[in-house]
Amino acid sequence: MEEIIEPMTEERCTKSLSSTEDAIYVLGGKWTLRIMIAILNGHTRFNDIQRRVLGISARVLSAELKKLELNLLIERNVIVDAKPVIVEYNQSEYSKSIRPVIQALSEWGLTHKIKISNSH
Amino acid sequence: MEEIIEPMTEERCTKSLSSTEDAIYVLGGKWTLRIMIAILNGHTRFNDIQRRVLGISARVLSAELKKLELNLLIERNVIVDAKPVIVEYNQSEYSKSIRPVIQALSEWGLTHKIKISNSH
DNA sequence: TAGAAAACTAACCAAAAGGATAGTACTAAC
DNA sequence: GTTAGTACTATCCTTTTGGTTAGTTTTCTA
Repeated sequence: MEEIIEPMTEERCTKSLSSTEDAIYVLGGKWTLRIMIAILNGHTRFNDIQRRVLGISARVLSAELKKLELNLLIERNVIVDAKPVIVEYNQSEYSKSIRPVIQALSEWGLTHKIKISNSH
Repeated sequence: MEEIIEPMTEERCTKSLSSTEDAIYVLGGKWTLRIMIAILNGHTRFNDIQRRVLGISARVLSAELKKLELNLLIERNVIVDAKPVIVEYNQSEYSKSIRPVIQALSEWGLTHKIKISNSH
């Protein structure tokens, strides 16, 4: 089955390019997707996430969580009633939209690992 | 039509995560995909690419091209017969494999731009 | 013969990202 | 009352990344 690939004109490409850059800007950091995946896996609290994402410092985690919240990918909820206040970082409904991106990256990353190890 | 989403076990997730990291490591830089897209658009020579990718310095372009070559995404061909030697950076057959990744990033980036601008 | 263009590389510096360590405010358990 | 846990923030320092400028070699063009 042949896939129909539309020709990439300069114009279509420029649009696609800037969108790609935006996506890379938001998702492309060293920690961003690791944190996202931890949260998607149900690890919602600060120290819990920090324990999951090996090697990350509190300082960096704090900054990343703020960035993810600004990008509407997570929601910060404070449970005031809890005796020591509990802060939860939950996935947003919108965060489901990055699933295909994670999927595509993950699939390519896997084949690439194989490709590179075969080439040596 | 409901999509069937398989549950993400910790184990499946860990595998997926490391692949995702690999992909981000290779493709996630500030310039990498911009250069790739320039080459995919038929700009194959050093100065040509530099003119296309606005803002990049020769030093950074040189380093990125080496990285892309190591990752088998481009091929460096020297045409010795040309009077001043011509160096061409061509897309490899393998580079076609990143199309779905660019596609996914580009689509998400576009919807995200809209999402963010609507939220303000 | 004096530019100019191609394809780089080297040296240096600035900015951004990230790591290490410590500290704060609160509470709960021992 | 001391220790430990939660959820951070602040300070400092190192590493990485990227930008600037200039220089090299070769050859074509005016």
